[in-house]
Amino acid sequence: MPSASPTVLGALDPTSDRAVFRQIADQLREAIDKGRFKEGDKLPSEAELVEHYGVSRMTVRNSLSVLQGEGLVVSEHGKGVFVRPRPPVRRLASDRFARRHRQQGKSAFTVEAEAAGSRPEVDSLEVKEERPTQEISTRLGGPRRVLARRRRYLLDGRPVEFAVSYLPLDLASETPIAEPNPGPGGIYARLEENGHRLDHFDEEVCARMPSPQEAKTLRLAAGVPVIHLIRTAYDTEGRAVEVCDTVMAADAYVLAYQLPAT
Amino acid sequence: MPSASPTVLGALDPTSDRAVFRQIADQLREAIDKGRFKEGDKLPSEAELVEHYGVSRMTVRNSLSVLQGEGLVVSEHGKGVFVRPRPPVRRLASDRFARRHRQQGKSAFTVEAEAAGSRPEVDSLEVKEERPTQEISTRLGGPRRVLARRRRYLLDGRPVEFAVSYLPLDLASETPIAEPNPGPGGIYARLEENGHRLDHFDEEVCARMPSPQEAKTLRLAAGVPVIHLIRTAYDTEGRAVEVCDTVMAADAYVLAYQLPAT
DNA sequence: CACGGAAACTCGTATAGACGAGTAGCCCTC
DNA sequence: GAGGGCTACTCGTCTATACGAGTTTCCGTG
Repeated sequence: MPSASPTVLGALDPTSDRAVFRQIADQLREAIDKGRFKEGDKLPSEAELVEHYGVSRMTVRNSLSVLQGEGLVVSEHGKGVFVRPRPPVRRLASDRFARRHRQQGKSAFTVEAEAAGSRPEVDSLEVKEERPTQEISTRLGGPRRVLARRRRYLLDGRPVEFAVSYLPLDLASETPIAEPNPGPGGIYARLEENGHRLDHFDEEVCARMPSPQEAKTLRLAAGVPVIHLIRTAYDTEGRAVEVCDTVMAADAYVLAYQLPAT
Repeated sequence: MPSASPTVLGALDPTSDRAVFRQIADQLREAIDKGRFKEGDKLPSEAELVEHYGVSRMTVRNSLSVLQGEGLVVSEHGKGVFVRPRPPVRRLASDRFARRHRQQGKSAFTVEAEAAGSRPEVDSLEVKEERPTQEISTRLGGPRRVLARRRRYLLDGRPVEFAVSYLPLDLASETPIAEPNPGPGGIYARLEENGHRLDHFDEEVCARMPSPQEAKTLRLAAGVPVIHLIRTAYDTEGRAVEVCDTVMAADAYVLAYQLPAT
């Protein structure tokens, strides 16, 4: 038997100039906000909403697409429409690249994820020489070719981040940096071993909606933006030694920074 | 006479299993990406696309709503659908709260905007005592009442940011901080004058889609996320003296930070 | 020439119907 | 009891139509 009439929902106001599909979206949104539908709960089916409000199915679908665009719900073909579960958030601390955090065998991502009780994975690892975009080249001081290290990070099977590191060839070629696994401490440890002591990192953060390609790679639900982070690493001589271009599922991250007051 | 047939667009592949509305969205997206439609350009009207592809209007609208959700286009009632103009971006530097940047009369926002050739405004200014949310209270060390300073920032008439500062009453009451205009250098200058020398700021950054209220306040187009930034200011004794909760139009900002390598 | 208004064009909202495809549960068969 | 298939339910895609409302254009009137 189908579930009972959605009693948590009210009636439409025919005198309002607010469009019917917006009124329906408002009521569903309010019910979600007030916890009458909780994370992962199934919303009334389209057919039930059609019945309850006495409107056509396209109107109901329009309402639901509003909520999808807001990132409140996700729909699953053949199953229903569900309140979007909020995954555990990964917090990136401002000291995450401090030397003391460089691990002996595992990557920082792996260690941190396991400490948080998640199952970390890295896939799509690809290391190759290529011609950089104008922007990457400029940030690195103008090289015409660079080493690019691409990889995707997953937590508990869910992709959360896709990153590409670019390094000048003279720092990376014929070193472990050009290998898929650069060894303990990662590429920053290798750079320092080779005489490029790191001084600081610049990060630029912006947020936007994903391209279809990014949405696919990160398996993003509708209404989930990405955080685009571009980090440049500088050595003590002021040379840019690495640029890392990262696209993160925005619902999986909080970035933390510390700013000086001086 | 209506504009000519949209020759920049191709034909549908009836053998593809990709939905028709996705194929149309793909072609429009590609045309935009390749610059055949530039920022602010008007796309072919729905009627023209119906004509060109030989599909129903709802299918065309479905395609356009995909592109809206990606933030690529905006539609204007009675005018058409346009490639979304990318506004000038405001870059927030990591030293933006350094003492040397505190201005003598105007606010940091005003000075910086004028330097960039924009016309800055601040409105919706509201200062009042209130009971903080659990989260704000915790960050401030547990006060039961706080002073809240709300304001909205605009550049060239466009709202870009809405911010609320919360301060413990014992630091703010009966000082210029409780006035709409706290005077030169802003509330940080006043706090330091009153013996609370600032030591550092913690910032937490996340991104998400706006609530309908936020979309309205910031006049956000569909497909534009917000950056949610929570900053806590600490004095040299380690006390949290202010929490600033800021929601920014993501397409108007790039945040820049500097991280130590040590 | 200036103004007003009609016409044509734009997107917004809503209806009714049809078929397809993914999922889950039930029942019947073996 | 296990397996397979049917059925009911879910959302996905698409058509055709109608009217409303905001914008632009242009023309005719004064």
